[in-house]
Amino acid sequence: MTEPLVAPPPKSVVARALLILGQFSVATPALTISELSRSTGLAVATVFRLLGELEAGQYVERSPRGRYRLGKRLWEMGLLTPLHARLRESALPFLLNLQYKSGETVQFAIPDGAAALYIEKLTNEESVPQQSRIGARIPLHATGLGKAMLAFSKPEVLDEVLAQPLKPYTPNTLVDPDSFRQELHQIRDRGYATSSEEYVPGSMSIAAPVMVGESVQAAVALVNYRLEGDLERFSEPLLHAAEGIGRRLRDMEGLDFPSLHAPENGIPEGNATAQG
Amino acid sequence: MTEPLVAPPPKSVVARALLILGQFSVATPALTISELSRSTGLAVATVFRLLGELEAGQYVERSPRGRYRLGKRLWEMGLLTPLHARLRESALPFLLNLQYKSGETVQFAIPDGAAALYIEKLTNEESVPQQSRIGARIPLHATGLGKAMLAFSKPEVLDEVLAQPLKPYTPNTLVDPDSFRQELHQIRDRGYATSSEEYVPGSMSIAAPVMVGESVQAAVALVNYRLEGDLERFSEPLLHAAEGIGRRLRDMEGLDFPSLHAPENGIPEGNATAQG
DNA sequence: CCTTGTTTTTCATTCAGTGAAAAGGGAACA
DNA sequence: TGTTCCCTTTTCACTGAATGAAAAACAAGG
Repeated sequence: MTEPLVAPPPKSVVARALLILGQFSVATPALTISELSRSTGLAVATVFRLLGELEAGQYVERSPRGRYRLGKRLWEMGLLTPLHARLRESALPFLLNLQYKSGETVQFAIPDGAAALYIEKLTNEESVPQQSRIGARIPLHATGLGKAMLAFSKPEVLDEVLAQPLKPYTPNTLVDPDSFRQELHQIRDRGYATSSEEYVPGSMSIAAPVMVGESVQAAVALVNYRLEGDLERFSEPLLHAAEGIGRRLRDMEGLDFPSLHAPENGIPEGNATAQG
Repeated sequence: MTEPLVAPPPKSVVARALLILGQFSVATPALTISELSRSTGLAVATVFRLLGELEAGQYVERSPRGRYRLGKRLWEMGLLTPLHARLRESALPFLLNLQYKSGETVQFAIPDGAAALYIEKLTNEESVPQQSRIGARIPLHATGLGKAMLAFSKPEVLDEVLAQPLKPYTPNTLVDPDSFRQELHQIRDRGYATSSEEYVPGSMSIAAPVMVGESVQAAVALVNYRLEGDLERFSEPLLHAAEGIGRRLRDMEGLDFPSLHAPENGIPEGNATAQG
């Protein structure tokens, strides 16, 4: 039996178009028609036609060299996403303030299944480890951010993380479930987590959870890539920022979307029709 | 003759799916099936099915209340866009540094036809005029950012702007073509633009173009919303930031995408296949 | 010049997509 | 509690939008 080289392409046109978009990645942000045809298993003519439609809508664009890249439209749509409109926009002033006070790199992430998803990273260093790229997912057990979230998560999440052995990234990574649980206990007591070279050698961090009621919505971290200074001296402003972000998120809980310029009256909800 | 209430829906499935996605906007970031059906002119069953496919790919998600919103996937894709991966990522360290030095709000925009498109805005003020929302487009003649870009643009762009009367937004907006040209001349001499209450009452700015060779790629601005202090005292760091960003952009010109962690060798191009 | 790899166009075939209609919620109100 | 209204979800017979093979048109090397 000869296995096909790639999975058989989906039959639905929409799924095919999305499959094409899905081929673009950090590693391959610019692709040609024939590359796309090969990697999706779709006929070149099909890829050609679908790309034409996507291009008409600015979902893809052509680079100077004729390769296709994701287009402006997708960037604009990303801004309408709750991840941006709700989380990042609420958090940014606090993150900037924190960056300003500490001078350190500031990171902001949310829990996403058994991983942390980076939403924002503010650094004034021009070169910075690529691990913490915005949009990247990192394990919960090996960073300050992850531990801060995990410590305040529902037990199920911890169970899920501990269901598999804790993967060591550096000699400092916590791999023993018992001492890991103990660590989380300490974090709950102090209200913030710290880590030193547990994920990337040479970098250390301090992180605090962003809570809305009982649930962890996100976490904020300060990171230093040179093991310089004592990050714990910033614990107070860090907790303050996390607190402030939590408050803003709480204020717009239940709303389907952030009230755009907060008319200060009741709920601007009910019947937001598309055409007024 | 009874005109249809909405334009007849496109026949292509892909165009229909994109039409659905296109309904989401800043004003209406969360919609129901029936709202979408009405605003697109598509049958509810069609919208239902297409949303199902989009949801499977995380292009849309359901809010707690059952409305549809744009999904995580779109946010992630926005990050792969040249606007983010190339422009914002290059600029951010410089912008942050500038914010840090000045304490003022920092804006970053690119020319987009006869308008400026905001790419990034760094402010530590929690409430800020909604005009300068990231993703917003603003006219070129009424802001520091716009004038900085226009002053160094090709003459065609200026012609396009002057083809229509300069729309006044405040009493300070420049509306006379001749004095406007003169202003641009001054900006070229000084290397930066200033504006005071030309677009939004109560706010003033200073802005510098980001050049790559002869062409304006973007502009950086400092904005103050309270007419406090003298922004021109920051002209030196502002120009420095614009310069630095330009240098980085120049370094990756021609590349279809930013080299991810700059292997410092030649062009990492040629055959970036999707599957290694 | 020919070779090898692309992108684009064409067109007869067919199956994925369609939408009307009906069924299945669920919230508001009397 | 029953009634009304509007929403979502499912169904299904029909049909034209989508398909992909093949050929044409282009581009880059050698």
